Amino acid sequence: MVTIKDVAQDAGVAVGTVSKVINGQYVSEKNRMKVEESVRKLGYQMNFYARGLKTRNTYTVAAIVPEILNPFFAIWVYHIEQELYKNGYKMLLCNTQGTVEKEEHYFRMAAQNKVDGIICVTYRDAEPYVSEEIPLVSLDRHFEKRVSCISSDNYLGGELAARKMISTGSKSLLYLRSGSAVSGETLKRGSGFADCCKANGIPCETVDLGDDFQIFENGSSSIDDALCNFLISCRRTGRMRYDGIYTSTDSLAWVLLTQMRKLGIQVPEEAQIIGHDGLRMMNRGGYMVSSIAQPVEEMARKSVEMILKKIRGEETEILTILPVKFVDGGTTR
Amino acid sequence: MVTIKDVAQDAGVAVGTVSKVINGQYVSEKNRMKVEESVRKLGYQMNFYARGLKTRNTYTVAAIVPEILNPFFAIWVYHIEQELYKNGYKMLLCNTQGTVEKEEHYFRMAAQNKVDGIICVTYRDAEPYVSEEIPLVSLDRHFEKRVSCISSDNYLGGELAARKMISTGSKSLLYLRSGSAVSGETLKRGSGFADCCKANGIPCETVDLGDDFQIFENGSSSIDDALCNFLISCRRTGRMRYDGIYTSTDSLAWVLLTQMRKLGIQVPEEAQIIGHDGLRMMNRGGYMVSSIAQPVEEMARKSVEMILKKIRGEETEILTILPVKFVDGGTTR
DNA sequence: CTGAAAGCGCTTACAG
DNA sequence: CTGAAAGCGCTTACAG
Repeated sequence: MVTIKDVAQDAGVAVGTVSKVINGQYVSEKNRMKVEESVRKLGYQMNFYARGLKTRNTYTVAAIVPEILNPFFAIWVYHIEQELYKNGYKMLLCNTQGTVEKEEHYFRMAAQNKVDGIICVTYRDAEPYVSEEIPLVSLDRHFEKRVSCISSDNYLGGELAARKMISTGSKSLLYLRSGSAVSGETLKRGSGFADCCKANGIPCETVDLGDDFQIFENGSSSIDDALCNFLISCRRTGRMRYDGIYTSTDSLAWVLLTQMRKLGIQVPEEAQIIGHDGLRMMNRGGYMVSSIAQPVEEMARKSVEMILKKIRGEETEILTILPVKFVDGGTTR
Repeated sequence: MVTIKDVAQDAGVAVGTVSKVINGQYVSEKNRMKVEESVRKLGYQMNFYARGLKTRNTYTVAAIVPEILNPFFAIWVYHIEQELYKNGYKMLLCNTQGTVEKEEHYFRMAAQNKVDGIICVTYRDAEPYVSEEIPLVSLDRHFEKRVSCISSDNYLGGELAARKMISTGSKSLLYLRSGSAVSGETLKRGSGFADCCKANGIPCETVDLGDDFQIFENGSSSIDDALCNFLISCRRTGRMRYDGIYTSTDSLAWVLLTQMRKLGIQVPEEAQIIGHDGLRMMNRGGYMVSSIAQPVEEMARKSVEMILKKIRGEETEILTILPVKFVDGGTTR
């Protein structure tokens, strides 16, 4: 392996001079040329770990998500990686599976400068091990400390969903949610929805299915059954009690749609469904369900921009909210 | 930051002794206890970059996939990460998007010991920059050099697909493929299918749609149109020319199914579809299409087992083939 | 502007 | 078994 020392010797300069050339600091034109020539000739490439030992910079950012199998997070991670790569950074991927253990592990790594920063999606209470010193950007989740949060306009999303269903004739609405209650920003989806219903004099209820990590575990989950039983109880009077359902995520909307079809409930005739996220199968073609789409790519770009600023020690906004829009996926009228 | 030096001082031993304890080498019981106590007390954690500088070990493996948005690769990466984590390794994720540039970049990193090994899925000709010295495990793709390849029984998969369609009455079969022609192992899917058809005296054609990277790009792609036109031409005589179609991947099967539904072709009545991979929406519930399922988790486990062996310098098998099975996703009779 | 030297936090022969 | 010391490949004050 060729080191800075070999280059220095070949170019007839000191190692410090080589280092300066590599890092773009000022050296005389003559020496710069000599060094660059030697670098090329010897095929020198920096050893990042040696540099990291001195500078405490690893050019690596950890992306922590609950679950890469969830298409929303997959797309999110995809864009994060692309953006980081453009900026010369690598991405360490971590699936927490909703457990604290792995999350803590990565936060510790960051604290020890094993990674330069963290971009995370955490739906649990990570407050205890988040420190002000670690560059950290969070998706959808506020912290008490000065952690930047990237989110989309969840309140407006809920409103858009309600407006759409009301304008297409729904008279009895439901907000169906699942997932952790510490979801921060995403809780506003329900508020926007409920507020809009109230403003329009349309009855609206909320049902919470609880934590949904098991959804992505091994095939069947209790949520399917819970949902099925719930739907049956909704039809006890002969017809669906709700003719418009807004779900907290597209994943949930998809499970709902599957169960409704199984029970023979016509969508969107008997009941409309609007999800949230704007997922498309394989990220192409039409939307899986009618939905409130988040600008994932833009959110990822912003997240990376933020984390790089933080790594450089610059000031950053605490909260960035990007716009959402309604998209038709065939489950609305 | 607490270093090995602080621990040594606290425990009243030399740094070398601390190093030995940390690395599980033999030291006297008394000293071991003292060191372990100090480590706990001071909350010492190893600096991997300092160690890496000496040992050239980073405890990081790069996972290179063409496209994380493709659910098959997402699940693959998911299991790879889980397995690596269990073994104390981190995973660097790289999306190549089918371009050589990023792939080369990561291979160079490996060559310089920036990562300990690489687990890759490459559908292009990576031969030039693959070297024997880099621990490398490949999915589905043979190399001339001694690179371990993990695959599933693709030939049998093709056979199973043909057998299923023939046994349920299909009389005119088609193998529809897309993707790179250097896909190595996966080419056998077509052979197994064709051979089985021939053995049963059933006519079978093959249509190649070419590279499919653009499928996952931004929504619509030329493959949709190509497929649509193709299907229209297949029905020119009034009825479908093929009553059974086996596709090289589930992704392709899904696009096919979507187009067939759009054209009003009844599946599975008018034509059956069998894909390959065994994908389930969000990795749960039923299969997206009837398919030849690969044991992804097992394949990932095996890949990680292999790469760790290679990193330790042990000998490994060149080719590992895991079993496949037919799964019903409603697109077969 | 440039060179020589110290030091980042480890591991590893080498004596003792 | 243990300690002292060299060295991994860099960066960075510090002299000159």
